[in-house]
Amino acid sequence: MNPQIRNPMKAMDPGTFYFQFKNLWEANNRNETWLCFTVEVIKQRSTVSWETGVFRNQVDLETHCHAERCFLSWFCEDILSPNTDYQVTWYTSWSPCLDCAGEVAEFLARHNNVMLTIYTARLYYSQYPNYQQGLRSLSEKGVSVKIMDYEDFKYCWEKFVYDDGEPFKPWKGLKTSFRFLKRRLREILQ
DNA sequence: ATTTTCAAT
Repeated sequence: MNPQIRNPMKAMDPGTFYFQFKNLWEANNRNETWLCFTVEVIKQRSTVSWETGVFRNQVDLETHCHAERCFLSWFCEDILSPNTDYQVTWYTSWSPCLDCAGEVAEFLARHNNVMLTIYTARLYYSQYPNYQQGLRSLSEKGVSVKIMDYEDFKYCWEKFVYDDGEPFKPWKGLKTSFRFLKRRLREILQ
């Protein structure tokens, strides 16, 4: 059965962003994943259009659709064309799970015209070897996997949050957690 | 320095 195609949201509320994207290790109860994206449509080596939006995982009575799969089903249905190149960038609150990493890797293997960069606020179940392997398989497929730094949070705030003109206010410990996660990701990808 | 974490209890 095909998952239901949903359109992305335009943006998210400030409270949602601050809660879901907080990168502190004691940030628990983040039982959702939010995925902000930009899609650059590239023709003759220059960007000709942009799509941006926000997905979150969908929880229905019968189906669970992770945010990455929500993106892929929308992208394949509404955007993807074989003779066009795409630069896709994700900003996710959690990094992809094992299954999503596999699906994304497989998708990219079938579509050489799609380039993907992933910035993630936190690493999902990164203590488990099979989740680590998922991240490695993405990296080996040419996906650039990175930890979100201050500039990336600020960019997300400005582009994907109904910020009402308010500036991004970084939380205490953002940089320390970033450094830790970056080191951890480097160890995983080595 | 590292967790329950795309929920379920």
